Amino acid sequence: MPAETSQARRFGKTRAAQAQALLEDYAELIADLLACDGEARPTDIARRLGVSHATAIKTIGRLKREGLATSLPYRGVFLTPAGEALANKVRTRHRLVVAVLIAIGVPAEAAEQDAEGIEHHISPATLRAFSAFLKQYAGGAP
Amino acid sequence: MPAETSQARRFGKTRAAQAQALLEDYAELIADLLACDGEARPTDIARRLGVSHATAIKTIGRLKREGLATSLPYRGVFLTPAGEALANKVRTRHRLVVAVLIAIGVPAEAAEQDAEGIEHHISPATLRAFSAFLKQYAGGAP
DNA sequence: ACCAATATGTAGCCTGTGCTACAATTTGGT
DNA sequence: ACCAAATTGTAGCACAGGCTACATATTGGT
Ligand SMILES: [Mn+2]
Ligand SMILES: [Mn+2]
Ligand SMILES: [Mn+2]
Ligand SMILES: [Mn+2]
Repeated sequence: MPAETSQARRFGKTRAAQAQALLEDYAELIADLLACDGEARPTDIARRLGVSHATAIKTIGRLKREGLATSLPYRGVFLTPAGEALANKVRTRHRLVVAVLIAIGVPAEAAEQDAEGIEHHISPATLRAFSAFLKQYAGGAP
Repeated sequence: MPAETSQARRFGKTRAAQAQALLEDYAELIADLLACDGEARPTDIARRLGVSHATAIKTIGRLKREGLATSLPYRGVFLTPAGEALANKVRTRHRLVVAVLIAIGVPAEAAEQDAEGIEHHISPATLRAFSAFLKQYAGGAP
């Protein structure tokens, strides 16, 4: 009942965002693989993420538990509608973050690298501001 | 021996950054408490972070293992020179991230919130770009 | 058709980061 | 000086997300 300090509230939200991060990256990656290759195999997911296939399979299990993905034994992974919606949101946001970083003057490779972590900590308000900033920037120097 | 894909390298670096994040937040917070209150007690650290005191004490143990902090039984926590250096780096970076977000048009409260997560994924190249962007921005609209 | 290579899945381990419950110590008010 | 409250510390649990080792299934080349 004593007011949670605003700092504690912020840290709590940051922890919550972090807990979502891995699911977001998996959803985005699975959607990419499905679009590019027509299938998303655990081994490919693992190689792209730089983790062992056992780790990937375990996390795919979490995606399934949370209703984001489906798969049958020895078949590839697919996204549920919720998973696809998440992937779309995440892909859009990822690209916007990269674009804003580059617009600010961050070198492309650093922008790609840092966006991979930053993207998970962008609130809706920040997303709107990024979008508006990009439009203004593109309009100001065409 | 086969080239690690660039995507895998990025994800790996993001994981490494995440593993550092908690230490950075603790160092920053302990330095703040020491500066403000003259002491950094586990209970205060816990309350500011919004976690139980047991959790805070365990993480303080990790800071000590990694040479960032010291403490004696039933006394407050102090930073080693390495811990102070980290705290300074993190505080500067945190403020810069907030300033850049606000300059871009992010509302202040969202900027404070999102910076808490974003700050841990800012590479040196991005830090330089942020700094340059802020100078240009401040210079362009004084 | 078969066998080897590949892919998938399982088991079990570790660490980090949360928690609650309980124990021990210190502190402060009377 | 003493007792109660606050603080600190410990024990033990859960879960996420890494790993290796091993088991099982599928695939493809001969
Ligand atoms: Mn990411
Ligand atoms: Mn991404
Ligand atoms: Mn932070
Ligand atoms: Mn911070």
